Amino acid sequence: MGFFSKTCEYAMRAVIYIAVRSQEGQRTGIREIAENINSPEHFLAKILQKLSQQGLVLSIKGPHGGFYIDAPGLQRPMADIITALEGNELFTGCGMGLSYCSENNPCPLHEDFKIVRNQITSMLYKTTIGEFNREHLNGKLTLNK
Amino acid sequence: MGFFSKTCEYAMRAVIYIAVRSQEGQRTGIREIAENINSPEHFLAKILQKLSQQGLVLSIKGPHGGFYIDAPGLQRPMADIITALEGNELFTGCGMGLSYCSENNPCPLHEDFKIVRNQITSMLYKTTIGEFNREHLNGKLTLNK
DNA sequence: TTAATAAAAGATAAATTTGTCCTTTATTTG
DNA sequence: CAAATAAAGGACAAATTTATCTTTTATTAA
Ligand code: FES
Ligand code: FES
Repeated sequence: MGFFSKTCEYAMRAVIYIAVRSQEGQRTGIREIAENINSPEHFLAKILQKLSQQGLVLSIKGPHGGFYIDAPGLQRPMADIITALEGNELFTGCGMGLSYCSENNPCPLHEDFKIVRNQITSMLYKTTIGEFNREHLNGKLTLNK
Repeated sequence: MGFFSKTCEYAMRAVIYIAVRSQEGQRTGIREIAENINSPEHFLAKILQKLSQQGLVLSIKGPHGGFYIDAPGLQRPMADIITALEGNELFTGCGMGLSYCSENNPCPLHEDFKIVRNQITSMLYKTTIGEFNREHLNGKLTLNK
């Protein structure tokens, strides 16, 4: 059980990779992305299709086409990736699986869990898609192992 | 995508319910548990089977049998339930799905994620299986909706 | 305008998780 | 002992997630 689904994991890594390339003025194709984030190529294609439909990434077909993200897109929070793919259950749901999280009828973990959930939420809202660049990747950060 | 798997959600709710009943000096059967935590009975049976094999809950067959938890068991942390069912990936894994979480080659979320992960870990270690009782359930806490 | 390129889209398949059903084993009670 | 009870265990099925493969559409460039 990973923390996020594979779908979200690949999506976050891919979007950040596309963001880095976009800041270098480059579009990048599925093949290149999949290699650099170590994900199954065709599965990733499906994920990017969805993100593209939702406008989270932009794409152009044909030679020298590929995926990219424009300046406003780079300002968006990582949270948008999760929301686009799986809605906002992660940000609002009950930790013990009750049908809704409530102050009136909380589950036993509620008081602690809502703190955790808020921290996850703020982590994903404060981190922007475009805040990492090539220096980060060449320096210390990694997306592929 | 729930935060925990269904397996873990049902397991936590069931164990707490068994703990409450145990503190009342009662053993409780699958049927009763499933009804009170609102879970599929047979699926829950499988989960409790595993927890029983690992000694996290105790069980007795036959008339007036059922599941229960003894005094030392009630002192154990909720974390043990997760570990018993899915190992410790939740407590150690990388948020972006890298094969291991590392300070040397961190993923872009690492610095924030490790705080979140620590908070989850401490929530589940500080909360004990036996710290909720009938008054909690009759008062405010719920396990079944 | 043709060939090549690359994403979009659709179909299918494998793997995992979730859920159900049936049989066996252990225990209790009459 | 026989019957009833309840968990253990095994087999199976549905649903969802993850992964792969093929065809179509859009775009570029020769
Ligand atoms: S009710 Fe479970 S986290 Fe709020
Ligand atoms: S490397 Fe990703 S959370 Fe530590």
